[in-house]
Amino acid sequence: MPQYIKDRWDKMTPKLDYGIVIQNVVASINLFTTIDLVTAYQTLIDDDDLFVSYNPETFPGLILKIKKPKISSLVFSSGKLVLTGAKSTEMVHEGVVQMTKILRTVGTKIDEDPEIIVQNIVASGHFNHRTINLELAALWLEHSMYEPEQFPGLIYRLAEPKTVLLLFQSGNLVCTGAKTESQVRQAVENTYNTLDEINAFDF
Amino acid sequence: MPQYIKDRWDKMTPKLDYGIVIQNVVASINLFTTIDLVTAYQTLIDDDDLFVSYNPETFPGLILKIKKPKISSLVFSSGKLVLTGAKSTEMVHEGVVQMTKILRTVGTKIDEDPEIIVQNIVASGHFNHRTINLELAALWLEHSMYEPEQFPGLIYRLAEPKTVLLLFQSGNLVCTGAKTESQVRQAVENTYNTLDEINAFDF
DNA sequence: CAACTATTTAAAAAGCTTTTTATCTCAAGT
DNA sequence: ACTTGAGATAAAAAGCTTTTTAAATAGTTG
Repeated sequence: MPQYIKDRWDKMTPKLDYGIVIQNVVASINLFTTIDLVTAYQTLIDDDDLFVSYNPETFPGLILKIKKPKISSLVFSSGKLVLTGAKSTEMVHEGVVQMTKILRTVGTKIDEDPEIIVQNIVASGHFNHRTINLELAALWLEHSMYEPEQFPGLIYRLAEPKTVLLLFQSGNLVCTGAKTESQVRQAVENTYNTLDEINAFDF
Repeated sequence: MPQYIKDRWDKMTPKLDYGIVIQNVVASINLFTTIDLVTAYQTLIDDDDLFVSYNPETFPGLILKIKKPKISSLVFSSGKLVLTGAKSTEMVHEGVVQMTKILRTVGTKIDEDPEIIVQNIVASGHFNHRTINLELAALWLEHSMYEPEQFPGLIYRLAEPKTVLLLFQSGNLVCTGAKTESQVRQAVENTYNTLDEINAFDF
């Protein structure tokens, strides 16, 4: 499509302006090995650069937090981990490298390349700072829940992409459940268009 | 009936294959005496081979557990007991012998032969590992209850023999309420035939 | 006269435990 | 007044608990 047609199209259907900031990326990792959590705990507990917690009677995973990059992880004896707190997929990979180094120091044998799967992306954002009439939105949005006395945000379950958005009167939002940044953008755009269609914006 | 006719019969009506393992036999016992539970508790509490518990304000029976055979019993001041955890009727009898010995050491006079009545047999089993369509089974089985969100098994109340079976999608089952091993077999066979008739098996 | 107290046992699904993160409202405690 | 925490959302990991069924026993409570 030639550029002049694209420009004309954009003029006819101006893009809805919005903002998105990825706040948390959760990933599951498989190191294809087994880990002695008791030894790991005893060895790492004295390291001031780390936070380590292990209470198998309440939770089977060992909690390990590192500072660079600032990431938390749940380490399981099966060799699988869960990383949380990353601000990007790239940061998840850096985190895996660091966690792997630490686990090797406690005697864990890691030969294969770790399998990394992003399981959830949480993002905050806004619809160009336009405030929302949540009562009206709750009335017209399918699969929405709005109980302000329980929680101030409207809970909106989007089918495609399969995500959940928390919409606030201020026009701010939280999107969770996405597996890629693209899905986050699509979720916010779809929701923005729908809110516009049902005239849920105050202006 | 001559063997050749038996063989021919078996060929015409091949036995449905299934498995049964008795997991728990519950029996009530009457020692025809009275038992001082406070004395029994104080005397037996120091024996490391036994587990003893007695809280009359919450339950009137004294709880006594032995290791050989591994059986638990509820002992009442009336001289009656309830044995649970046995894997066979024979094991119940061994349990009564051991329990009797222990109760004599705490001053209980036992002259008559104990009356032993098997009250319930619990068994696990399978229908030759054939998986079941529980939705279909629930539709056609009389006296059946199936609420997967509450419990994954279908509850089937058999009239003859009067038992209750828990049927699972995997083809595994639990039979309870029977008073003899024969009743367990009959219950499983009857249920197997019925499930076959209503085509509840996936293959 | 039920229903609860307590004991045992299998099945399997679902729910809880923990971690992270933004958002906003209301409550309690400093 | 001011801060903190809980309320709701998603996702993974793995271990535990709850759910259901039957039966006897014998106290208490509704």
